[in-house]
Amino acid sequence: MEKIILVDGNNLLFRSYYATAYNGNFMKNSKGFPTNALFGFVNMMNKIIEEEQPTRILVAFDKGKTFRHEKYDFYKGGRIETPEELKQQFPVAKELLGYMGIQYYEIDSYEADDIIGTFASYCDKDPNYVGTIISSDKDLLQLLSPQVDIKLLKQKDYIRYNPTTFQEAYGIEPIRMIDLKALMGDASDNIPGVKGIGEKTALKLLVQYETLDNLYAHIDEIKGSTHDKLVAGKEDAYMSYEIATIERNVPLEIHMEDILYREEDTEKLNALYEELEFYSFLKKREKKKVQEDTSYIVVEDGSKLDSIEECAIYLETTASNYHRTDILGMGVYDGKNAYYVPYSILKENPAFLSKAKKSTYDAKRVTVALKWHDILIDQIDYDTMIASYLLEYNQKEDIAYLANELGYSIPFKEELYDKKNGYDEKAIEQACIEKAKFIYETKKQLLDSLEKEELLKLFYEIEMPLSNVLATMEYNGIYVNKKTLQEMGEEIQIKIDLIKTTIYNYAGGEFNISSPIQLGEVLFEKLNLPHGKKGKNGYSTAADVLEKLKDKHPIIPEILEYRMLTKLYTTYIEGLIDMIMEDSKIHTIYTQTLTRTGRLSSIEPNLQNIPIRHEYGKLIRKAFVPSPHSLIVSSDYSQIELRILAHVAHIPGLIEAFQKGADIHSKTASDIFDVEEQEVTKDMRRVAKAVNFGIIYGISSYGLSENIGVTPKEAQAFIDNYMRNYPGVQNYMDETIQKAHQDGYVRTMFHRKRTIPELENKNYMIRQGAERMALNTPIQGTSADIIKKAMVDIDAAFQKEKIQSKMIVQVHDELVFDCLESEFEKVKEIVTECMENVFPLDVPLKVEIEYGSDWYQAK
DNA sequence: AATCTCACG
DNA sequence: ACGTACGTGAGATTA
Repeated sequence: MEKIILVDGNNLLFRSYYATAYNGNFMKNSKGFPTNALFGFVNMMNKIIEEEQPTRILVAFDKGKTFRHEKYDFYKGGRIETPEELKQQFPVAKELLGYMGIQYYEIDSYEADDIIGTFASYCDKDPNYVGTIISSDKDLLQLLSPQVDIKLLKQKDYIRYNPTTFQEAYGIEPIRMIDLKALMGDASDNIPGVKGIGEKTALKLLVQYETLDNLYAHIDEIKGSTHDKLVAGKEDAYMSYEIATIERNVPLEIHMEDILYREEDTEKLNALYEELEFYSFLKKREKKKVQEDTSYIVVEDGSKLDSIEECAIYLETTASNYHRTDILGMGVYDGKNAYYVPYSILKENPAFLSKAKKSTYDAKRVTVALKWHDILIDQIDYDTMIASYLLEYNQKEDIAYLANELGYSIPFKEELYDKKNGYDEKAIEQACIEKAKFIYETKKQLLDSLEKEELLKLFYEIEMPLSNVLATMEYNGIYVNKKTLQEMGEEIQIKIDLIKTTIYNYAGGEFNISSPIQLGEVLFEKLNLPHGKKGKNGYSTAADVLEKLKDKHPIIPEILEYRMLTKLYTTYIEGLIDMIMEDSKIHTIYTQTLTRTGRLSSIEPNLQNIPIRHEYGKLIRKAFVPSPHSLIVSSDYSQIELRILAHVAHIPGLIEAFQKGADIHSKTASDIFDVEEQEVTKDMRRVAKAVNFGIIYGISSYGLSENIGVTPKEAQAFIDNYMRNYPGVQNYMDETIQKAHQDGYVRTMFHRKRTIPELENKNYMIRQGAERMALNTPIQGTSADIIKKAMVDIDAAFQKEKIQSKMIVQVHDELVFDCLESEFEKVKEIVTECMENVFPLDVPLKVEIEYGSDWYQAK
């Protein structure tokens, strides 16, 4: 049996295009030709060939009736043309296929679907062939047969359906996909269906009546509104049936023998990849270099470089965690000459390049890595990684991604450090030089872009100095008492063992409690507990689901307890102990260029999610201790995000409440429940708090209802009440969303920009999600900007006042200090002053300070 | 490598 | 009719 692959070419190109397109701001080559759809397309084709190893393959395209693919052109109810930038990429895709040795085909006034349908029916008729269809279009599911299966593409990966798995998932035969579409319609495919009938109802009807015809034959058996809708929509249903049916007998000029997967033309393919600037595809073919190597001098005397005034540097290290890395050497480029400085030379010259203004990629990494080797470096005033982060370029840990995107041919890490061949020192040196040169040569371009985007101030006054502050924090680290953790670990172990036996008893046998699949079987099949939502990969056993079953069976609370304890043990006892270094400290790494909102994140280990909400887990914090004669001091912003909302949306009621120093959740409770503040109960406050969070997250009644355990209708009433009490909030939200749609991005008060391509997504749900991002980002992001600036200010004030105490941890709205007892009052004063007055708002910023002999006491 | 679950703001 | 809260990181299991 021979396998043939049938690819829906239009589908692939469209989805690649929309996955990466936003407002004209998408991938192009340096000549300005759009390449984003092609990039995804080539990626996908390579993947298909690798995974399927086909001997025959066909890519089908639409021709003529192109506008039956309105599914992709549907926007806000009106049709728009296929974007010009996408149209341009179609001929190139076909050219690429030609060089790849893949046959493509299109035929006048037929769609790709119909060509695929016809080939699928060839497979059905000839036992020598089996077919696999590749598309994200569910319509094609109707073609499933014993000889034909589908890889249905999802955002990330795919689901493979054959007739059996389809039947299991949908409860109907594949061919009934047509009947299903006829009933439920498909807004994105311009199939009307029957008004008022959705997927659920349609499936229920088809499970019972099998076909559309049979359904209408028994129409009298159906009662209620469904009956009326079906009667009213009969014509639509049959019309939809027509549209949804894929043809299988298209008169084709090509046949099985024409679609053999042939050898690629590597020459031509490479030439086209170069033209498109798809260097990552090129490199796999190990072809000629596209860029000449820069010649450089290996430095033997570090003082030779003393006269350099401005340069770019790149530090080559071996380990991914720079607190524990060896250093190979440094590439230096000053605009004319390039130098490679081996580690030994760096080591001998403590004042190396001290007079030069330096640019680099990931200054924090460079600074900290060198500091561990007692080499000091300062005056790094430009960081390509941060610039590209603010500009939202595709940037990763490896500089090569950015460089290749900007047209520089720089080898990727995997190529330099080959697992099989070890590594080639000369190649690494050379790459190091090219990286320094890349940093130097693109500096002006990136600074210009920052200026155009009004991001220069954020770059120079907040992010660049912060990078240095973070470097010190990471290097300083925080003391963690291993013994405290070990003792707690032993206690937890004992508890876990006990609970395990209890659970096995209730379950009537041993199983892996940590496996959601096995747990699901025990709970929902063996013990027959009412299973909640989800169907795809078995039942959900998440905490909120189990919480609802708490009273149904005594095993449930035990499982919740087991989960909590194993989480503590694996993540916080074992995990943290592993991260304690020889100096008895934990040195985290703050990723400054990752989040879409401007927050930091913390890795290896994550110090921003140490337990606090549950009393038992909070005990972990007892292991976090200060230096001798010192205290742990924690300062955190009180309700900073709500204050920012009050400010940016100009909400008088909220501003006033904050000015008065009111308990904001109680205040909200008294407003939405319309009672005096003294009469606010705990429960009312809890609900109000959830509403306040909801407002910040971009509220939906369903989300709120899930959170506080009421019906969506009741939740909506709370929201309505809130909006009535704080006129201006609704207006602010509407305006924010409207502007976001218009611009394609949102900004924080400090101009930090977040582009949200999903605002234009054809999928309603994704669009809704995008609007919530648009609402949340200015608030969360401004909060991030503010604490970042406060950190820079505190660092400066500490230096000015010669404070020895150290800032050691940041947790989004909280700063933690290792504070000398003798400096406590002074530190408290400086920190409060810097944080509260970092930037004037219409509401006061309030800081709460706590302290103690460990992080537990200080919270 | 992806998925589920759960820790934090 | 749809199926949701915003932003993260890590560990265990499973594919």
